[in-house]
Amino acid sequence: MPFTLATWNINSVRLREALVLRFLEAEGPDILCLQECKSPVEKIPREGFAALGYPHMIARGQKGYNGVAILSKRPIAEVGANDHVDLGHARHIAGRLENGVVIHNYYVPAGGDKPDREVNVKFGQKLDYLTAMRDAFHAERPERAILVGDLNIAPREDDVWSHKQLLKVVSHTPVEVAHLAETQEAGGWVDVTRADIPEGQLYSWWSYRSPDWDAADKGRRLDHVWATPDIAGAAHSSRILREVRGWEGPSDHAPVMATFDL
DNA sequence: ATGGTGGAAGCTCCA
Repeated sequence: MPFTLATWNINSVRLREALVLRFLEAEGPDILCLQECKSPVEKIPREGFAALGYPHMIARGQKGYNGVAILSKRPIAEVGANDHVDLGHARHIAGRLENGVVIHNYYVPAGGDKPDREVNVKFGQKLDYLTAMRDAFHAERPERAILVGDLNIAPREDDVWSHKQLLKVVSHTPVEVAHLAETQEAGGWVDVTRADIPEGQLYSWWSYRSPDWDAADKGRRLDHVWATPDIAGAAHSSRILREVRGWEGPSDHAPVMATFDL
């Protein structure tokens, strides 16, 4: 049975409950992975999602910050939640579908402003988080697995509006890109979005600080869909739903989708 | 070099 999966940094699931419902109605993915829910798990408005055909949810949350959730039409069993760097942040949850496929949903730390761990603790925490992810995949090589989320890094030159102007901007620095590549290699992860759409500029995030995000189009591809090689070939029809960034009261991220024939 | 916007919590932190 093929299934469609979406990942979306929602920037408050309670404030944007109506947007989530609109997206679920419009696109009907089998699985929606959310990041930055900014809500304790018990306050996530899951009744409305259930009423639209998403009765299954696994989530980790905390008050005000971070938070990840997986909404699903099909049963999904939680199989892990890694803190990775002992910050007490709700940044990861993993679930297993009945067909055995494991889905990892990640919200990697943004990393603060200055790309220097000597003066910016958060940047060091971001690099350490990626290193811990790498080590976890080295320790246990994932199989039949999908990894999605806001990884807060745009790895390729054509994943940002200006490679040259962003080389020293957190999210596109060489040291971050190298850390992300090590994490990807450790799991053997295939970048599904780029396997499907290998050429051209591709963004999933546009800053709120731009007066006209659409016209300026200074985007970055921070949100990713990866799969292990044993199932990556089953993926197709990747899309980034740029128009959702233009909905009223939007998140600064657009949903990223892919379909798997599994 | 700076400030631009937005969410949550609550007179500030985080993105």
